[in-house]
Amino acid sequence: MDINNPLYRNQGIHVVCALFTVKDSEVKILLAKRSNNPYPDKWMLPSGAVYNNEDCETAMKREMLEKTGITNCYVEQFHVFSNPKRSPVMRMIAVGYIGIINSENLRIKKKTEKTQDVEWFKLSEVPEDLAYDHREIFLYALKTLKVKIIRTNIVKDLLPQYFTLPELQKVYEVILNKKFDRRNFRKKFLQLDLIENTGMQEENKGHKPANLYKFKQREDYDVDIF
Amino acid sequence: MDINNPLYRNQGIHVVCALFTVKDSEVKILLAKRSNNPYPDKWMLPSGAVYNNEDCETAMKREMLEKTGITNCYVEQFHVFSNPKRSPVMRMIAVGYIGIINSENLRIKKKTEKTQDVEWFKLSEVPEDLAYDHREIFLYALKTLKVKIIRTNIVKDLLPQYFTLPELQKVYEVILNKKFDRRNFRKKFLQLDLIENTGMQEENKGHKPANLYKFKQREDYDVDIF
DNA sequence: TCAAAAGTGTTTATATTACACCCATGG
DNA sequence: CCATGGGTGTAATATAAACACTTTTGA
Repeated sequence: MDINNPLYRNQGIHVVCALFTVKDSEVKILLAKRSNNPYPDKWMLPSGAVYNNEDCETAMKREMLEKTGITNCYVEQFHVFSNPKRSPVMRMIAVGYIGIINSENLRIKKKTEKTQDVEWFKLSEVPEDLAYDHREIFLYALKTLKVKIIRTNIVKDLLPQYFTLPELQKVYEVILNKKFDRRNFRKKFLQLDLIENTGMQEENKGHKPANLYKFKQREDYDVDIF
Repeated sequence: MDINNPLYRNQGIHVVCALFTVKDSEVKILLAKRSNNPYPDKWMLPSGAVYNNEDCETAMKREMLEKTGITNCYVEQFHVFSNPKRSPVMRMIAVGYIGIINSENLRIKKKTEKTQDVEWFKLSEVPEDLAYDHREIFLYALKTLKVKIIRTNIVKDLLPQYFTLPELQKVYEVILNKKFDRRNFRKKFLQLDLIENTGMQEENKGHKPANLYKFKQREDYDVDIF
């Protein structure tokens, strides 16, 4: 590459994350409200520019921490968005990430230098007009999440440490927008040998308490679930 | 992004393609032999820098044309390689593409300004020491190809217009490194309704001639094959 | 006429779907 | 004691896997 060729100048690299969690048996995505130009007061996905001494995953986790205070979420790149006009300021290529985190003990920073607020949104309540091309990125991420949740066991990072089978089923139903038969779902999931019954039960529910399960320690993510 | 922050300076964006085809019932990948520094005389994947006025897919197709003379191949991004040290010259992020082309009527340029040769390599004969991190990219692309060939119908771009069922089966066997039962393979593939018998047959084979099939006109790539 | 690879159907095993009743809890 | 949602098993159907013989051609 001829570094002086103007065709190569003024290009930047962003990382952008669609971070999902489950709160109150609902799947939610994290958005930040911008303070500055461009797109002042618009909601956006947590994002930022990559330093020249870090790889993209490191950059994504750093940006996530700086913009939201969130640490230790699972992130995985899913697509590069490279329309030359996607930012009105300068040519920025965005490496899109899917992030997954469980909502236990989760504190998020509400305000940073560049954002005035950070909130979890139900998927059905994500604003239409996100900043930049973030709506497109959100929709692509959601599509990817639907594939990932049936082809891998990322769901383990979405749930709290202990969860009930009905909660697990609800996650699949919300993300895939589809109902499952309770008996078949349990049978299927249990025979995957990914989770184990802790013997503990939920309490104060006004009905028969469900058993609490947890994921077994397994590092691999390549598991066909449906 | 503060454009004057030195942390953001001197970063470039590459596209890199692992282009696969089938020739003589073997899956092959296209490599180019470098002329210049760095890595003189090493083989590499077709690649090049993205202009600031084009998206990555456009850049990939342009580079493929410039470096190899190949036009109209199917390309699809699969992973971003962003180790800050992946190039000894400067920080370059690479958007990795899988390319698929059928080898009919295919002319490749043997020599360009920066390459002294371009050749198709059997997967088992790809040199160990490719330039840059291209061996890592090749292996990741191959892993992705194995998934794509069972989850999508990209195989249609890998084969010539007319092909026999045994040829099709061989492609799956070579890529997945696995034998299939002939009867079950035919039954399975035919019921997917992706291909149709042309009524024509191959000739001069010294054995019973196989029927020639072709893919039906379908644009979608989301088809579970195995 | 022989070698080589193509074509073909049935049986068995496995996986998926459909479906209804009893149970434990909190209010 | 009742409303709520949790837990369980079996039969029917669909899909996948195992398996061997006949056919056509070119040499």
